[in-house]
Amino acid sequence: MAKETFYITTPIYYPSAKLHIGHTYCSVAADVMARYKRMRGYDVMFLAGTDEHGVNIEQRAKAAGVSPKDFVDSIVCDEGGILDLWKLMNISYDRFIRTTDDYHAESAQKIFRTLYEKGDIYKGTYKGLYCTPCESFWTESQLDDGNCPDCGREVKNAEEDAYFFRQSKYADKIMQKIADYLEPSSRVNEMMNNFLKPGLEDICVSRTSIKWGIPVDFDPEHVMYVWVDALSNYITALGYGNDKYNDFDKYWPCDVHFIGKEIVRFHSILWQGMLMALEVPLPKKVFGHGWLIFDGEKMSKSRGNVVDPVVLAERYSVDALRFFLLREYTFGQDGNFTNDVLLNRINSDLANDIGNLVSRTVSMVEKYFGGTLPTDRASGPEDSELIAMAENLHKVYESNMEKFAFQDALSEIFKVTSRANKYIDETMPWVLAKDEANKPRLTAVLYNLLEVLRICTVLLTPVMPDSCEKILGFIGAADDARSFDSTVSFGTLSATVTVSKGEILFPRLDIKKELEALSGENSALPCKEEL
RNA sequence: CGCGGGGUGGAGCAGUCCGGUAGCUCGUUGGGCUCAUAACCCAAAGGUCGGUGGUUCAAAUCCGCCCCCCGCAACCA
Repeated sequence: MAKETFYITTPIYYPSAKLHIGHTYCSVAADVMARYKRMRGYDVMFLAGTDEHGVNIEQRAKAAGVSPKDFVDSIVCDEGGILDLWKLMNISYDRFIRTTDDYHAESAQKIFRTLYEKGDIYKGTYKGLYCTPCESFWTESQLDDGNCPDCGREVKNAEEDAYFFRQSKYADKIMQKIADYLEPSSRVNEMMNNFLKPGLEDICVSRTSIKWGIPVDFDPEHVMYVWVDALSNYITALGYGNDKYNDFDKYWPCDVHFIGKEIVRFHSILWQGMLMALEVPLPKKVFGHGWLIFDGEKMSKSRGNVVDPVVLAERYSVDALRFFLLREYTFGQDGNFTNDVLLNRINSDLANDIGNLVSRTVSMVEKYFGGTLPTDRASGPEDSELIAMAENLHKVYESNMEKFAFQDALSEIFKVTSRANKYIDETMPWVLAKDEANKPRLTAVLYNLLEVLRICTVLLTPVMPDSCEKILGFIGAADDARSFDSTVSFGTLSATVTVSKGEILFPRLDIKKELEALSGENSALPCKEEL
């Protein structure tokens, strides 16, 4: 029987400049979900990509004196670019789509034409505020003091021919369905009250003032303007409308789109309308996560408070950063990022709690038994609570992971490691070790600790793949003791397990020193802008 | 009265739907232990739950008004 599939996507990011920790947050979350589902035996399709057209790129390329394609190539593919960032962050995407890929352009054109032929795209007039020198339209909210945000000069009313998508036609249907797919539910109210109930307006999907885009094939004066081009990536990447891939039927409908809250509107309304118009099934979930706020302010290039994930990953390890992002913040809500919070989280959970637990447990097995446990074990009254917690862990973990409640899933794991640390105090292995008669009891205590560590580590693997593999090596977990299924029951580890003390994976950080060092690194200060 | 989210011990959060001793993590203080990454374990201090008025035997939790913070406000990734 074919494996059950799981299709997950991140947004296709706009490569106008270096990505920051907010983008990393979303991609790490999606990666963790993808790894978790693979661990559960799913046939996973994890899609990432870049949205490479539009006026912004066009202008930056012009300013840099290169073609738009060369410009995006450098940001996506060059050393230190987006592909490198995902490699560094261990993002295990299965497919990476660029909207400049030929097959995507071909599909997008087909989709555009189909919608036009159906009457769901029609020609109209776009009216807006136009900056003549910059050749750009701006919305009122984008204006800087009433002037062009780019050059500061005056804008004036202007209009041009444009194609519009008739999303108004699908408003009723969307209103009926939005609560089924959009999460967190608080976003549903926002969409209903702001856009759906007041009445949806049709949306402009082409421009003649922009050249850098996919041409509308039946009207070459026009290029597609963002929406049809960008949103359709989620299906063109599976081969919808092209011959490059052909697993659309296999993976669609998508299990979940992970997106930031700023684009909830486009994914929960416009995208759904487009799919309805194409008579394609709707995604099962759209999850709008919160933002990482820096010291109470939105991270943005213009404010110069963008946090660079590369600095943090290189200094504290990729796994520590991945862990921190998911452990610290509630996925659906905004979270405040500061270096202080990062450092404290690494110390308390990774160094003091699980790292130290690994270290003291492995040391004791080596010190008291030369690294290999004997078979004779004697249980004791302290065991039952710890074992029960460990055996129950996979259930609470699973229920939280399925809800994308990463923070809670992780917090459950750390309740168990914390209980294990307490168990050491209760059983006092160093006292047991003084009397040969207590050897069976001492053996049981250490075995139980290794088992608890094994279960916790396996469940942590999607979040910290490299570190967990190392830990499982230290505690002597064989292949059959590393699967999700093996976390269901206690006692999978070999009775005569052999451990090996390895390096300290998460050294305790000197917070004061690190804060100083980070301020020197400017990790929380502007990333170098490309231009 | 545009819409949404938030305002809970020093910090970050849970609890608010379905009112009833205010909980967690970190930090602080005191104690314990020595296997361990000065880590671990125990205990304590610390909050009139943004303000105000109301409903109720009882409100962080329900209702009214007000204040503050963040985001969105439509053709902007």
